[in-house]
Parts: sequence; structure tokens; C-alpha cells
Amino acid sequence: MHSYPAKLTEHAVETRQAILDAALDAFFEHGYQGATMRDIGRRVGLNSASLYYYFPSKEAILHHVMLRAMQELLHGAQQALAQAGHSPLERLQAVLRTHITFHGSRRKEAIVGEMELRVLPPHLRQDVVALRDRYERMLRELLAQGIAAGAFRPVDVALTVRAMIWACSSVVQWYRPDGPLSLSTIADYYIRLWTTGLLAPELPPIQLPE
Amino acid sequence: MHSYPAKLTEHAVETRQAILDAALDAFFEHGYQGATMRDIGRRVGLNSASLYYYFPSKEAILHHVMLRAMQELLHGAQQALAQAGHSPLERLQAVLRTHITFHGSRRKEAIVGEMELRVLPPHLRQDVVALRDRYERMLRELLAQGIAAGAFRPVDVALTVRAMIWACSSVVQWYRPDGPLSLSTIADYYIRLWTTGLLAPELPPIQLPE
Amino acid sequence: MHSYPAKLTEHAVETRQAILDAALDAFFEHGYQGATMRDIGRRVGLNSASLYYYFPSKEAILHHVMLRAMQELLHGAQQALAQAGHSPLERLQAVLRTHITFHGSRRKEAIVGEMELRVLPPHLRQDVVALRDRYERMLRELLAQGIAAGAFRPVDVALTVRAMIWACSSVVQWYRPDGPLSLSTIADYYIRLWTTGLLAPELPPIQLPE
Amino acid sequence: MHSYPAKLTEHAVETRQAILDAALDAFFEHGYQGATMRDIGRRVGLNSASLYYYFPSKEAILHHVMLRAMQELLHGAQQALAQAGHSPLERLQAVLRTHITFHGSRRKEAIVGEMELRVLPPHLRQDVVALRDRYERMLRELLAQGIAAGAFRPVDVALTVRAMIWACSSVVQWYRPDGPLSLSTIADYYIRLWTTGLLAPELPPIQLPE
DNA sequence: AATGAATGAGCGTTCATTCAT
DNA sequence: GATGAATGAACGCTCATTCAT
Repeated sequence: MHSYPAKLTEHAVETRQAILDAALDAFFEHGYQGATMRDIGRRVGLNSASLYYYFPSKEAILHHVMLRAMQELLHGAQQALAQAGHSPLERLQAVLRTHITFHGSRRKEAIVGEMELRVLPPHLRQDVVALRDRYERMLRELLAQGIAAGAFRPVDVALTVRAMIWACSSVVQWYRPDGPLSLSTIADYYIRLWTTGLLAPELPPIQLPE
Repeated sequence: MHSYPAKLTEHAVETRQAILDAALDAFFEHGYQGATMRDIGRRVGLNSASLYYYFPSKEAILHHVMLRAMQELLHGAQQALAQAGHSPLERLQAVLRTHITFHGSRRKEAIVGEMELRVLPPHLRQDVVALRDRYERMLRELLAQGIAAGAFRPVDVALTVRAMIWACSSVVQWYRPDGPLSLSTIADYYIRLWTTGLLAPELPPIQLPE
Repeated sequence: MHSYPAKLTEHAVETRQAILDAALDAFFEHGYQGATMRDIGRRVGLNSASLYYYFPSKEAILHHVMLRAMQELLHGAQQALAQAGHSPLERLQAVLRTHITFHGSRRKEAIVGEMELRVLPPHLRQDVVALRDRYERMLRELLAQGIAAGAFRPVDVALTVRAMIWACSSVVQWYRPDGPLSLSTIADYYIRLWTTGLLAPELPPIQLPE
Repeated sequence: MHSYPAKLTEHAVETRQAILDAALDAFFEHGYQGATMRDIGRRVGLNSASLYYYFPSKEAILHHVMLRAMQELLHGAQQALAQAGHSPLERLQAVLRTHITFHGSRRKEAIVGEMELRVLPPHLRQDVVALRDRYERMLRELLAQGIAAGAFRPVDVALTVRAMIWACSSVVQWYRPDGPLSLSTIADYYIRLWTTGLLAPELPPIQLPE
């Protein structure tokens, strides 16, 4: 089954997803190199040998975990754009909100996706990096369009997007669902912080809604 | 000598530093779990067994590597503050500039310090986290003082500091010494980006010097 | 069906043969221990689990492969004898010719039969060894009768038969169907080589017919 | 130590030989693929991990085992030639005697050398095959010189040498040191068998010395 | 101060085999 | 008749660590 024929049993599809879930947990807790196939197997209730019925190697599992994560982030952004208004500000805000929400609510995916990229062999890494690049390019275009339209102050697009992404990604480090602030509030705040740095003046004070 | 007596010969001190340098390289290239003691030894020209004359374990080496990195970051910031002017803006800018410079010029330290914290057992991790917290607290105080002095707009100190730190840390991912922008230019730009988002109006356009 | 009832459908009989063919190929290419049930299955277009419908174990397959090979060699010799003349020389020549032809044209059977005997557990090995012994005994008798009849010089029967068999088996190592010499020519030559060493004098020069 | 520096401790040299001895036994008993590193280790009184201190892989061990065996065979033949008389017959006899003796007294080396050549990867196999070819070439030259000198009947050199080698190798299959015949007697006999097939007439009867 | 030698534990992976369907 | 799914056992190999010298 290692050639992954077009026809997979429903059971096989489900098991594959379950394995990816378990692997995500294991990689998150111990890192890719620290996680063992036996551990992943235990989490899905399978013998480690059985994992090889569904994936050809540990590397392949990581590859799928990362692809799945990046795809979710990307699709989320695309969906947000589809539902957003037409103004550059609204569109940028929509994406940043998705980004923050993802990094707060999908902490495992975000962290594994960020930390373990290096261990993927080049040919597998490319797939993931391609998605990541597409994501960053999308943000650059949004920013560039806003600048062209006079909605944003003229900034260096590449540098600013990177800083923005990283700043928004920081929630992954400290956000806890049971903390005092909701993800939505945090998103509001971060967006405010960034956009008031980009928009023309008459700046209202920035404060957290209590 | 596993008790690490207070008196270390000069040679021992130097060798310990050389080992930490080698370990930093190895951890940076392969990750802590992917790096081997043999590899570290090879880089210093020592048998892997000899490393145990200088450090009790691989973990201890990582511990020291990370401590050294955090201390350098911290001392850099303190030194910058010592030489900075008295205005809150000047002081904040001085620290951010140090932070950006560190993350651009000490990429290995920055990345290993960020990625491998997780593998340290709790009691070793504490030392490092304590330094990190002190660093963050210093930035919070700077920001809070500026707000109190009316120099900055009233923002949420904790959230803003985290976002600021992460945004400035992003240079670690893409900065290359042989790239088109100098670290100094990048620092100028990022500081501008952030402070104009924090300072009261009359905002000039933000642009990279030609 | 693991009891292998006396009645096998025609289909089952054919499939069993196909499996033995596939196994022969696999054992020849990778050795018994290097060949996998999956590999054998793939060659017959069956899932490896399905092989167990036809044979109880990998060992059993090897057992049958070897039996089939030995039987073919034995039957070939018996048939050759049935059609040979009555003189000891003619009869010995007939068997040697068969032996050489088998080792040149059935290289896989010959090599697997020779190399993998050791991995059979004793009780399975006996069957095969019994056939081999019968084959060797037949040759010994042929030689002994020829000596008794004064056709051959008095030689040690056991040692000579073994040497003869091995010498003739050597074609398995180097004969290629697309080589310059036909199996028939090679057989002629080897028979000449051996019998002129056994027969009484007036020896003509031994040369390959060009 | 995997680079095998010029300077090996005496202890290391001895241990390497002991490992090769143990491996020879293990390969002989179970075949290369059936033998395990743990088994080899057990025979030398070493943990299987320790074997990797002396050899980089199981394959490398087999490689050395086979090289050692072929070299012994080759050196034996060369030494025999050095001490042999000058006549082609004496020289050929000397080598055949060595060959038979080796295959009777070094049964493990002979069998492992013969059976496991296939599992060596091409680049390692070449070394061994090169020695084997040299050995065969030596025999061909001996035979060719004898023919040229009129000492042997004109035979096909390549075919005859192969048959001769195989016939003489057959002792490996059945010779037992505690059997009724000494290796020396067997060698005498086989040599007689072959040379009377090659020499010009006036053939005395061939018989085993009782 | 340094290392050669050794090891226990564990890892990713393979494979013959089983069994419910 | 055939197979998808599952597994236990084992294998080659790696590695942090130890210790006598």
C-alpha cells in the first residue's frame, strides 16, 4: 500500500488521519527526533510496525503533518479573504486575524511546523516551503496593494510582512485557552497595534478592551 | 574532576569554551538531538570521552551553551542601556537595536537558544528561563516608564513587548551578512516601524534609506 | 485448507506451480533469506497473505521448490537411461549429458537447490537429500558396473562420482545461453574429458569441436 | 576508528581477527543473512555494539572474511609453486594439492567464500572476485604452459580448469577430518584422476592406496 | 589531561505470519 | 479464494556514557 493507490478504504483514510494526529502530539511533546515510532503507535493504539502499513517512514509522517498544517493555515487565510470586505485594510486585518487565531488555537501545528522543517530532507521540505512562500507572497501582495491605493504608509513590503508575521506568531508561545484574554481580543489588539503603525495618523489611543 | 572545583586551570577554561563553541555549531547544524558527542568532540579535536572531563553530560553542555547565549543578549542590552540617553524612546531604541543586532549576528546562539529550550530538563531550563524573563521584564519596564512619562501611547505592556521582541527576532530567519541590507539599516527600520506605531502622531513616512 | 486435502482444484494446482516458479526466481535473485513473501506474491500477482492459502509457510515453499528441482534432475537422468544404449560407457555418458544440460539450462533450480539446502529444517531437508542420494547412488552403480564389466579402469567409485558430478556442475557458474558454446558442445567436451580419464588407453587428443 | 588508522593497537589487531573468526563460524552455520551481529558478538564475548568499534558494518565483516579466505588460498598456491619442481606436471600437481587441502581443512572459509559472494555489494565484491580471477588465471597459465611444452594433451584451457577446480573443490562437501581417508590421500587420488586424464597414455590403473 | 575500549538501551524498520471479512 | 489490516519478534546500527590506563 506504500504506493498509496487512489482507492483507500474509509478505514484506512481515518487511520491515516489518526496517525497524523498522534504524530503531531508526539512531535510537539518531544520533537521529531525525540519522538519514537513506538510512541506514536501507542497513541493510536497500533503496534509501531503497523504504522508502516500507512506511511513508508517516520519522515513521511512528518512530511504529511507539516503539509496538513500549512494547508490549514493557507486555506484559512483564503477563506478569510473570500469573506472579507474590499478595502485593503479589511483584507489585511482578515488575514492577520486568521494567522493569530491559528497560532493560538493550533499551537501544536504551529510549533511543529516551525521547528521541524529542518529535519525534512530537501525534496520533502520543498513542498512545505512552497506553501509557506505562497502564504507570505499573499501577505506581501495585500500590503503592496494597500500602499498603492494610499491606504497604508509606504513601507518596505518584505521586511514589514516578516515582522508582522512573526509578531503575530508570538501568541503561540504564551497563549493559553484558559488565560484571561480570548483569542479574538488578542487578535483585535495585535491588529490594532500593527495597523496603527501602518495607517496614516489621527491615532486613537491603543488599549485593550477590558 | 566531575565535581568541577572552583579552581580551573587556564587551559581547562579555554577548552570548556572551545567545547561550547563546537557544541553550538553542532546543535545549530543538526539540532540538539541530532548532534552527537563524537561530532562535538571532532570539532574541538577531542575524543568524545574527553568531553566528560569538562562537562558531566550532553545536557550540561547544552545548558551552558544556552546560558552563555542568554547572558550575552542580556549583557548587551544592559551595556546598551548604560550608554543610551535618558529619554524612554532612546532607551527602548537602544535595547531593540541590540536585540536585532544579536539576532542577525549571532544567529546560531539565537536559533539554538530558541529551539532547544524544550529538551532541557526542568531544573536546568529554569536558569535559562530566568534570564529570559529578566530580559523581558526589563523591556516591560522600559515600555511602562515611557507610557507613564507620556512618551508612548498607552498600550498593553505585556502583549506589546512580546510582539515587539518576536518581530525583531524575525531577522534571525532571513538575515544574511552578505545580503543587500546591513544589520544597522535593518535595525533602524524595525525600530522606526515599531516606535512610530507607539509614539504619538505627526508620523513621517516610513521608508528604507535608499 | 491448511490441511491440503487430496483434492485440489485445477486452479489451485496451477497457482501452486506459479507460486513455486515465482519463489524460485525470488530465491535465485536474493537467496532464501533475502527473498520476502511479499516479493514472491508480487511475482504471481497475489497478496502475500494469499500464499498461505497454498502453502503453510515460506519453508514449505522452499521445500517444494527444491523437491521439484531434484525430481526433475532425477527424472531426466532416468529418462536418459531409458533411451540410452546398453554399454556402461553409453549409459554413463547419457547421465552426465543430462546433468550438464540441467545445470546449464536450469541454472536457477541448480543454484537454489545447491545453496539453500542448509536452511531447510532437518525433517524437510531429508526428503531432498534422499533424492540427491538416490541420484548419486545411481551414478555409483553405473560406474561400478562399468568397472566390473572391464569397461572402466578400477577407480574409487565414491570419490570419482563426486568429483565427476561437481566438475559437470561447474557449468552452472559460467554457462550463458548466448555464449559461444552450446550446451551440447560443452557436454560433449566434459564427457570426453572424464571418460578418457576413465577408459583404457589409446587416447585421442581432446579438443573442442570448433 | 572507522577510518582504520595505520596504527592499530596490538589488542585491536587481535580483536579484529577474533571477530573475523567468530563471523566465519556464524556465517558458516547460518549463512550471512541468517547470522546476526549479536550472534557474532556473543562468540567473541563482545556486545554487538562493540563490533562497530572494529568494523563499520556487517557487510564489511563479510568482506574481510572473504578477502582473508581468498588470500590464504592464493598465498598457499604461490608458496606451493615456489617449492615445487620445474616440470609443468609437478607444478600443476602442487597447486591442485593445495586447493584440495584448503577445501578439506578450511571448510568454513571455502563454503562461506563460495556461498556468500552474492550478498556483497558490487564494490566490495570486486576485491574478492579480483583475487579469485587471479587464482584461476594462474591455473590456466600452468595448464597452457604444460600443453605448449607437450606435457599435457591439448585441451580447452578455460573449460578444463573450471572443471578441475570444481572437481577438487568437491571435497568441501563431504570430507571429514575423522573420516577414513586423509586429505593427503584424497589429494593424491584426485590429482591422479585428473592428470591421467590429461597426460599422454601408458596409463596405470587408478586406485586408492588402501 | 586524554583516550581506547566497551556497553546497555533504544531506535527505525522489516518480515513471516494471522485472521476476520 | 483472496486480501486488508495487524502484530511480535527481531535485526542492524547508533549513541551517550563509563572506566581503566
